[in-house]
Amino acid sequence: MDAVFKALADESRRLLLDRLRAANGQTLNQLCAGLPAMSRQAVSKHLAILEEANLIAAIKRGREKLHYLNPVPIHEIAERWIGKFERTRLDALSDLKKALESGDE
Amino acid sequence: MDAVFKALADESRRLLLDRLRAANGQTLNQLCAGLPAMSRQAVSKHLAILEEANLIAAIKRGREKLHYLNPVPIHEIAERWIGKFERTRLDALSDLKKALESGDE
DNA sequence: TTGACAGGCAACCAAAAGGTTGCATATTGT
DNA sequence: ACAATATGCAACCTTTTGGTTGCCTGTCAA
Repeated sequence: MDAVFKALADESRRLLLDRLRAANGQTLNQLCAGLPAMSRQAVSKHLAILEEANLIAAIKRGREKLHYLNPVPIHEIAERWIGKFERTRLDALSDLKKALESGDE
Repeated sequence: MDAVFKALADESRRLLLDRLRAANGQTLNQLCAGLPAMSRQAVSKHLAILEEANLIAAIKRGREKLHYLNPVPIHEIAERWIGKFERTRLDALSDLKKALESGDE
């Protein structure tokens, strides 16, 4: 799961996921078009990291490689990790409020 | 929002959030006890990053500093970003399946 | 078959991240 | 007042990260 968090930490990679969400199954060159300020090799590296984190799956098709979004790890993060913090949301805020108040004595 | 993702990318920082979720309002030294393999200064830096990302709020109380969890940014990530990918979950998987199948011709 | 196109690999580089050590500052209890 | 406690600050170091360039390999189409 650490790999997923690390992969999501980079803006360019989140952008790539966004673009795949908008149009799934794109090739490396197609994805490069969306990040003009970056070389093909840089994008390729980002895709490798996303693939490593299992956030995308790529299949080779002739000379090109199609990239598909895999939303499952994101779902798992939402379930296993963010869910915990959602549940404690009101508690945490009320704790903080209480602490701030008692600090004013 | 980038700061939140970056802050969440580190295992130690996620652990700190976990520990604050278990017991809110801890001091720096208390939190250090949970990460024995790290110096106080390292923990302090992590807390600063979490604070910068607005994931925790700290209030000084005499000579000690109490750290409180702020789950709001995590909630926002879940809402604004993960939600998008949840919605596209089945689509993405079926796209992938279709692509894999047509690759088998 | 040969040139153009899609992508992979490796070396290299600069900047950022994570961590440490040493010292300074502020607060508290005796 | 003073020693102990709680934290802050700054310099420094090492590893990781994000990026580049140059070249190589595989595939398609004329």
